[in-house]
Amino acid sequence: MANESNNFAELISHCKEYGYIFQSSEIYDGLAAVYDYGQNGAQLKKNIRDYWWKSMTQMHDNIVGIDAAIFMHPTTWKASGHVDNFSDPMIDNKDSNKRYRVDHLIEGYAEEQLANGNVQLANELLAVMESLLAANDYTGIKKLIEDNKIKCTVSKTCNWTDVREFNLMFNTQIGSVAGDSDTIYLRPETAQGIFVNFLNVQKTGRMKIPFGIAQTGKAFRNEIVARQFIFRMREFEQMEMQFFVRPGTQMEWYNFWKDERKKWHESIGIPAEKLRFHDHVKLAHYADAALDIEFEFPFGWKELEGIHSRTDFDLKQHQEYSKKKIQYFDNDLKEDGKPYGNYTPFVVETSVGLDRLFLTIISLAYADEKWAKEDGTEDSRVVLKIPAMLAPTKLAILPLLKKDGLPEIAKELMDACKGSFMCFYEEKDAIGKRYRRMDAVGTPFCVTIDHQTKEDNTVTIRYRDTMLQERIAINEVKNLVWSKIGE
RNA sequence: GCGGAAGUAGCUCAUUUGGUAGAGCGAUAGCCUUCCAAGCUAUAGGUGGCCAGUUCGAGCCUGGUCUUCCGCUCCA
Repeated sequence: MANESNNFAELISHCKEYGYIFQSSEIYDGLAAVYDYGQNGAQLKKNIRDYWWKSMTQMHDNIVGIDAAIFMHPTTWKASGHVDNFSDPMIDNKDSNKRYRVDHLIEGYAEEQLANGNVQLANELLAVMESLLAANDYTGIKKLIEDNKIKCTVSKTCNWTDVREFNLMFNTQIGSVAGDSDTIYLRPETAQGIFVNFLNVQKTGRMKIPFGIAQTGKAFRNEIVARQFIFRMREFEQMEMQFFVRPGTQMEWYNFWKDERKKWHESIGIPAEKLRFHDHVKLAHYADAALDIEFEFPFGWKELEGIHSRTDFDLKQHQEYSKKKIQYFDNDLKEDGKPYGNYTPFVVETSVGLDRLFLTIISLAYADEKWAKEDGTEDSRVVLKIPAMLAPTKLAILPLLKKDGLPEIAKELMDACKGSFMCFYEEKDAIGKRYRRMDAVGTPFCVTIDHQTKEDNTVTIRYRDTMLQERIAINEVKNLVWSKIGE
């Protein structure tokens, strides 16, 4: 099979044509950076999620799963730092169109003044800025920038837009009375739902450190620019696990999960050469180490999963804001024979984007294949080589003709299999055409019932990836498919 | 958010200086078919992304708007 091409635009239209991904609210011209999963996409996404969930919870006896609500108490986001760090006043230079966070712009100018020896001016400037920011006085901030003739580094001009706030968290109202206290956010990350439940899970599950809490669910970010299909969406799904460890051992676990997660990605068929680690140089406010597992997407190397050593920042913050003691008593003995005692656990986080993983799998699976037939003419197909384990539909059951009793036999097989895995029945069109359709939606196995089936109870099973077929007993079909999708 | 390009049937496109839209494929129904798409017949599908303006008349000209793609920017 030569001449495989991988055009991203073709992949996107293929996703739509075969019921994987649709633009949200398409009949109303769509909603930017929001997508719906179609009949096949929803199943593929569920299969990926289920496999992750099983590998995390069922396969690790010290990891349990929860499902926290999207709405959380507003103080959660003060404690986590999202209210302060996730909503920044910004200003644009009209000449260069470059956008700045106003605090960065003014701080940069103040540093220049410091370097020039204007210590007093710099300090005053910062003091005024902070009081204006605290008061949300954006008009005053703009005046401050203009009065000091702070220039854009690109255009060297002072031609600024108004200061605007870009809050990356969506908010809404809870309850029927409007007011500040009723503002509630859609969670910008799922992690906090785990942290606030740390004690609940640890105590009710009698969990002993080290242990993990896993969760999958939607998160929401009001991205200024959201692009590249489902790579960066405003509403997206995370699959993450927070692993609680004894202070001082976090780097050991960080390295453990780094390797463990890379192996997991390889276990779903992502080639090792398409994966790499990218260490963060500039760390977030909560982290003492962080890296991305990157995948080589059709548009370049991009983050697929983040591994973060979050220290005890989150639990400590929630302890402070909630005024509830969040600690763990460790009965294991130190070298001196005494228990480790009370402490705030450190956290190592693994957080993977389900939608990104979906995009990874489908972009790897997509192939436009061409080859020469025996008579010299060219033949071709578009195929989604989704791993059988994850494919939305596992088996297509196809009577060769829709007469002579073949559909009846096919439907019997359908009834025998559909309780075990997703099956698809089709009697329309020539058999070759049906095979092509199954290739295009990524169904790994097709079984065809023909006249010989009536003689000896055998059927043809045809494999998507190789297009090879073999004859097997009809009563072996279910077990054969079952054995192939559990790998 | 800025700049550039694009939007006509489910898909790919045509309609060449403005005169009330066509094809191929696909879909559906029926027929025919002994295993790798493109046999036969019939049918359905479009207020030309949306809104306004110019004009006797707009898919075509103008403005706005929405969406998508590319480049910047952004992404604690």
